[in-house]
Amino acid sequence: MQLPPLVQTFVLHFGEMGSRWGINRTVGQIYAVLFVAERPLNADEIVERLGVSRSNVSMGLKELQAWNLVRLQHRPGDRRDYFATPEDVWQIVRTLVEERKKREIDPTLTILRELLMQRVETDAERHAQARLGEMHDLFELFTGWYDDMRRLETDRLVQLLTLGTKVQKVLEMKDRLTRRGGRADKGD
Amino acid sequence: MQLPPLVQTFVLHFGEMGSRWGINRTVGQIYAVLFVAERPLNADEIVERLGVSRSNVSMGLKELQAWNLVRLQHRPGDRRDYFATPEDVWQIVRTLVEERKKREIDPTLTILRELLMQRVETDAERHAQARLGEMHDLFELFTGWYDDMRRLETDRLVQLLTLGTKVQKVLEMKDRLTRRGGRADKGD
DNA sequence: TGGCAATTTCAGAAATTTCTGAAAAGACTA
DNA sequence: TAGTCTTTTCAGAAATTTCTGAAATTGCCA
Repeated sequence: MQLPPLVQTFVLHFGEMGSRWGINRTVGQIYAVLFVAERPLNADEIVERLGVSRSNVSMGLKELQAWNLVRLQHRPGDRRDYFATPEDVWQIVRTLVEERKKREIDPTLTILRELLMQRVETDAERHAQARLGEMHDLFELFTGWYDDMRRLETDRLVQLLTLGTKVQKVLEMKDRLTRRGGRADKGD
Repeated sequence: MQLPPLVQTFVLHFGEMGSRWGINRTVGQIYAVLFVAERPLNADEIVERLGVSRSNVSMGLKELQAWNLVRLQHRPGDRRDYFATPEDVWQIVRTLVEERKKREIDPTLTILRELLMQRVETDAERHAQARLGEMHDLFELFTGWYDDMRRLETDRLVQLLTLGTKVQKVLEMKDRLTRRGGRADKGD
């Protein structure tokens, strides 16, 4: 592995982390290398840095592209493919959440909905269905919230996250104003 | 697999999903069976339902316990161990998020902090460090937000999630008040 | 068209993870 | 203490995933 120690530590850690998610170690490492790189890298440069086979890098990049996590770029007079992560880390977060939702939440919601439609016979099944209903409602609540949040511009999002629970206080304030003033009601 | 079709579909799906997370298929299936069960189950009952070996179930249950995702119970006059998931799905969510944070976010934050302390030489390293700094700040923002949220009672949490972007309108209102009135500033 | 550079594919090797049966360990009872 | 029921451990088997080198494909240029 041909990397400065600082970068190497990060790359190795990210590789391990990757394998706790669905992603395999090499894919995680490729991503890490691109994330900290000063400029887009081509496949051979990644091979050099990580010391894995060319074909492994090719497959890894393909997977990262399927996840929309890297961008393909070209240089004039150079026909190799260059890859980079988005500059904006918030864009990365958005993509990550979006893709995980698409792969994990959406299919589960589909199945849950199907199962909730089924007519069942036994007590055990009725109980199971009730439980699935609870899970379904939870998922719906989260996806509804997420659908709202994703629309926010980043600085609004940061504002909300920074406020944290203080939002609650703002809400209480609103409650008081609403209840007292009457006119403020329209703002809802 | 000895299960009603409805439950079987869910269990199989959950097993697949499990393997997209760090959890293996059997562990996911065990969890699914417990989640929809009417009462706590012992290991042999899980073996029956899933058709896997006793030792596999034993290991799976151990892992679920390490994740705090199942509860061990006993019945009077029966010395077998019985396992159940929490009744309250929100409790499950809380545990899941807490444990994933502990295993994935916290160690990453630790490493990032270490790397940001290091003095570096080259331009490449300086750039890498700047990128790691961006990632670090992002993680800090999220964990700070999470630390706030986890403290909320469930119904408050649901309230916030249900509001979604409408919170933004309240914020805008607050902004206007803050900017215009001056006095409302104190409410922050 | 042939030739070259780059990327992708893919069969099999290597590594890792998961699973099993058998044995060991624990824990309770008589 | 021996006997029984239960859970855990663990070495090796089975299954799956990851990785590689070689070959095939793609796309460009002359």
